[in-house]
Amino acid sequence: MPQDMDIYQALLQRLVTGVYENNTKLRSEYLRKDFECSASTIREALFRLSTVGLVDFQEQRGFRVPKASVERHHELTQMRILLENEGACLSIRLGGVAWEARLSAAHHKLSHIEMRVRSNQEYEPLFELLSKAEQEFHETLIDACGSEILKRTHALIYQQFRQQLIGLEKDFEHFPENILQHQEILEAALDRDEDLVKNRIHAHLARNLVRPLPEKKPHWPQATG
Amino acid sequence: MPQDMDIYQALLQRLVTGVYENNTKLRSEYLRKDFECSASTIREALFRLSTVGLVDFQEQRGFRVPKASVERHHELTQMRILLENEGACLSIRLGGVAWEARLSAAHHKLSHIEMRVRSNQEYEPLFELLSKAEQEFHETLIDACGSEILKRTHALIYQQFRQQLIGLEKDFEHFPENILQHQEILEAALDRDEDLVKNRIHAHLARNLVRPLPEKKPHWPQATG
DNA sequence: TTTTTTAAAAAATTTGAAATTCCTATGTGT
DNA sequence: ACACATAGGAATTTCAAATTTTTTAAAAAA
Repeated sequence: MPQDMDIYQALLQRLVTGVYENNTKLRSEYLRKDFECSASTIREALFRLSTVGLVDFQEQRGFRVPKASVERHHELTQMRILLENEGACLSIRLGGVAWEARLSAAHHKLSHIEMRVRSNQEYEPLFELLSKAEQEFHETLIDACGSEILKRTHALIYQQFRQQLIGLEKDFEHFPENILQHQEILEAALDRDEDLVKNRIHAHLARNLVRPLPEKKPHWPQATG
Repeated sequence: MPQDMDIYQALLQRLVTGVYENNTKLRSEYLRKDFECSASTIREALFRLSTVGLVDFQEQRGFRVPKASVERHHELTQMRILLENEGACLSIRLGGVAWEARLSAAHHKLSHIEMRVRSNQEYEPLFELLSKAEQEFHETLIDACGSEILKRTHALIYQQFRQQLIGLEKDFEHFPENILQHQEILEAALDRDEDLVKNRIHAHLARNLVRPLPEKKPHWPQATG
């Protein structure tokens, strides 16, 4: 049986949930014992993960967990804003009622879990569930954009973003803020107000930016000669 | 010696220059003879290429040249516009004189080759050179954007775009147009006019769009109740 | 004729060990 | 003490054979 996909999935899970320390070297020799297979199989799984940006590979010096840094986190956030803004606006233009329904449903699921987390103190056991629901909401937001490549690119960036987040901190405190912001994004999208959606996506992600994005400056024509 | 990188580069070259037919199956067994190495080595190189989107991989059914389609080409173009617009505007805001100089230089090199191609009839022998120069110009345009991830993502998309182009047609006829458009993009960038740069990047790439990008519609507040 | 089963061939994947390369600790000479 | 060389060990990469899966083709059943 091709347990390769299992190994791939298992490793992915570990990487995204922070099982391995930031910047850890991932040696096939060690991992082969955990998964009871040959080093080459691990090697291949790691190669695939480097495809998705979840593992760094360097010729002749193996695989590593990508090092988390505020700088990298900043760039991933900037990229998320760009892609989600574009994807959401295109979805508003192209997506019909079906998309609105999917988005509504995704938010409803997310909201339900958020409420459970807020009422109980049980953050940890629900963490995986919450993560998955939030990801689904953001992916549904851009789902009707009409571009597989845009969606695929976003999925890549999102996954790396999530990995980084765990490498840095777990972002508990802004949790109540998030609930409101998801709500607001949904409303703006259903209202088909593109500018408002953009502003709210930006506001939602802005706390991850270490330095403000440079503002657009107006253009004055230069006097010539 | 680790000839893996050589094989990777050689395969990449073949893929980007259209040596392999569109949608060809890439069998390690055949390729191993060309490169005189084992199937696993080829397999690994193909895996890396799938990382960059130059090869499609499917579990248990091997590797293929991605099938070219106008639809895919459209999406890649849309993505290029998004990334180059953003990258160019950020470069205008963040890049200093040094960036302007680099952009100027890149355009000068490109322009020089374009002139040679225009005067002589020798398109074919200069084709590689021209391709490389054009890529360098577009990459320099976003070079000062301050985001490695944006640049890396653009490089990926650009490479796939180029591969597609060969799978479809060679785009001879619009060549004179291109010369002017490169010139105009340079001028707008040096003039630091962000909106104009965006318009001209869009105009430059628009012919690759099979259907027009949906226009932004203004938002009217809904009457409630 | 059309569909289903089954068997053989082809292709993809996994494996463990050999070959190669990199890293580090130790030794040499200045 | 410092720079440089080198041997030994650890890690990575390559390989051909073994295993598993998919594809193809032919035969049987409907």
